[in-house]
Amino acid sequence: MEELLKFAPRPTGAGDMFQLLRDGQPRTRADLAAITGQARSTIAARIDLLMSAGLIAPAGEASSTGGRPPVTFAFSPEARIVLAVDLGATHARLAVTDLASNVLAETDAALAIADGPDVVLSWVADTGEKLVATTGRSLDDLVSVGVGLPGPVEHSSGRPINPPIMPAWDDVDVPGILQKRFNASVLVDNDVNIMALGEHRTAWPAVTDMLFVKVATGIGSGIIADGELRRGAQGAAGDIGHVAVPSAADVPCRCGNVGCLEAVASGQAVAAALAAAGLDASNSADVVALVRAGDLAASQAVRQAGRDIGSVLAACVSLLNPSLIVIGGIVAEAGEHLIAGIREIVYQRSLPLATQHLRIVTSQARGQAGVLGASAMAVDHVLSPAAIDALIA
Amino acid sequence: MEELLKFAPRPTGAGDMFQLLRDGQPRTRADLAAITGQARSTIAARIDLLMSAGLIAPAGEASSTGGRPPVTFAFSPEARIVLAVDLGATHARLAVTDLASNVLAETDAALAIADGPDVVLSWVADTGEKLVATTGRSLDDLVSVGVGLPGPVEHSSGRPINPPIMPAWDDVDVPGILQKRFNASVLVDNDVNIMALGEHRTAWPAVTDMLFVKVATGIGSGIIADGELRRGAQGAAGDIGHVAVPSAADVPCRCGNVGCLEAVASGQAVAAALAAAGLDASNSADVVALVRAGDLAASQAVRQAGRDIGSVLAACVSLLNPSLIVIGGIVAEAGEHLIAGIREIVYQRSLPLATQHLRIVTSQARGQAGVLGASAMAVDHVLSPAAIDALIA
DNA sequence: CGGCTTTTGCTTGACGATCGCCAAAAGGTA
DNA sequence: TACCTTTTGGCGATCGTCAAGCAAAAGCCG
Repeated sequence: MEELLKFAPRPTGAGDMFQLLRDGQPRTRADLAAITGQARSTIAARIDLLMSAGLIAPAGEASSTGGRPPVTFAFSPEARIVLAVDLGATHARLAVTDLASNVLAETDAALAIADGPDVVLSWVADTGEKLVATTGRSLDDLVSVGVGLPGPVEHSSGRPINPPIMPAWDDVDVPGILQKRFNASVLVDNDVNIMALGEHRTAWPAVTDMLFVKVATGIGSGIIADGELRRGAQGAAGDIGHVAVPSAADVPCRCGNVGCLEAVASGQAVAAALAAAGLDASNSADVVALVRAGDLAASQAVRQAGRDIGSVLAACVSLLNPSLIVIGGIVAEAGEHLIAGIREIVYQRSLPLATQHLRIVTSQARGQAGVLGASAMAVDHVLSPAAIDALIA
Repeated sequence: MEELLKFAPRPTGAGDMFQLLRDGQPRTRADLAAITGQARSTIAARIDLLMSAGLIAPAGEASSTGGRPPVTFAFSPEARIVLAVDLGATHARLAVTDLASNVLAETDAALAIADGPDVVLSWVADTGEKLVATTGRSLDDLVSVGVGLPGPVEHSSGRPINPPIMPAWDDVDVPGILQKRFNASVLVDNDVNIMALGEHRTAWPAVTDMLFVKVATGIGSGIIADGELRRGAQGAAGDIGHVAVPSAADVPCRCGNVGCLEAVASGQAVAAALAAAGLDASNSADVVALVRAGDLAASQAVRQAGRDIGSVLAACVSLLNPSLIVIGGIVAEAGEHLIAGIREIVYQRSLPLATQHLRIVTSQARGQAGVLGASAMAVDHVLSPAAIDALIA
């Protein structure tokens, strides 16, 4: 046995070669031939094919090494567009992006998910169509739609399953409904998963194992393991809001159980605690406003919420061994108090091996994480090797 | 857009076709042509290739539907052999298996891992060679070696990283050492990961998301998500032994922290508690013996350990949403007490969506889980599509 | 027992993809 | 300006795959 871990290069089609260019970096034909091990002429044929589909374009000449300067080619993200939809309990955010998830147009609106799928989805379709029009692009350029919903979703079918805050959506064929309006593939997932994906793709593409934690009205997380979003057996992975924490002891939770993390550390719970102390707070935004205004009690409450979340995340770190935890959601916007509380407990409670390379940071995508993730999910589907091969065939 | 989620079939080489036969089920040429979408002549050529390599063999005739009965072909697991090595703190188990992880020969020995890599690995190589000889097979048939070690391992390099109970092994090039003795690829991983793999492949191949929990001297787990073993950023995933549990409060743990699960629920901890109560127990095996002898205090202690473990697993269930939890390790052999305690807390503490399809069972592979997993890891490497293509080229 | 059905093994020609080679192009360098 | 280096595009050759066809094999059915 000569080569133990190296095998002959596998056959790679045009779609596979295209994956190499997904990072946006310009490459010469010679580069690609060297990477794939295929002949220059084969690469040239692939390049022609992808160019005629508009997916790649010449990107100037590379520095010459003495001879004729090589032409480089790079991914053309503007070739097509996708519609990204981030639906929350009471808000909606839509964006039209190119294939690199660059936002071309964006809109925000108050929208009650509880109004049901018919009302909400036709509003989404109408608004999406208008939004595409504002970019000056045709609907024919729209190749995919990504949707995030505030509840558990079976990703393979795009159907919500027993969603607590949107019961009317149970088992609704969301992709089917939207495909009647858009001539495009429709992908649906849980909103926190979408945010994890958005944060991962836009801010930390090189990290293979990370956890995204959303702290807002509720608490949830999305898991990236081995570079991919992991959804669990029923798409319910990451649901850490109802893990028991010691400090919640007998506090009742809206889920019917007692002692849940959400019952003491969610934006809602913190607001309720502050209101009970006589402060004017009824939701997460109020808590953030109080902290920003310098209210000491609010800051302390947020920091304590961070500690409670940290006690759960310490267990998550031991279990998943991520190299990064990203904290998002509106409560994370209240300065460093939340993350300070989280760090305090996580670094205290986890084993050195797991924490020595662990970073805990706040979201870089912030409010855009949702739509960026929805966009990334849609783009991934459309730019998969098999999809590319089918497209240029 | 006609087909939204279906794309043209991707090119599939002989290695890919072989994957279809990995399950051991016999298939006709016509079956394979229908599945891959390739021409019968192409399939016939692939079959010839794989047959001449000995990887598949005719498996009798299928039932005729009126005409000539088709010949079926099936994977020939006996084509090659692998060596599976499961090293614990004080014991070693070696097995020679075929490519379906059927055990052809097996041996067990007391061996202190603390003796260091030189002593241990040369013993492993010597014993492995002898074990191969007892099967009547040649060392030339040995294509891969799988090794499980009791500590964190960087799987890609096969090097242990800061292993607490085997400090002399830190950053040792285990594959390099064993490759000097065997002309075969060497794969190394953590022992609990190996057990998870063994249990998954032999007992639950269709389950995509499961958690394997080993309860012995220590407590650890291995994660299967989306059908694959997940190791985390540094190969330390699944290390749940040092997650905090309320009932451990101020109990000191060998890791230097207080309140760890292992400090109250490991076999060692239970034995210590029973010893303090005047019973004759100094390790996990003693605890199991006491329970089997009908000792009430021991049974209650094991059940309480189950509850403590359950409180951690409830969090794991929320985070990973597995459809199966398998309990292994020697303490799991003490009847149903451990698993009863685990079930009690997990079903009480987790959300209905996560538990409605969740099963919690004891290991079917039992003591063999380790070597079966080591075998599976080695086999997987050798039978990957790329490896097959290289083999028959 | 003979005809029918179905699968198999083999061959053939066609087609497409890929490869290696070579001449032309385009810039740097002496 | 002439030479050199390197890239590029085009060409025929080769290999793998496919579709089709055909005789033989082998069990089923009447």
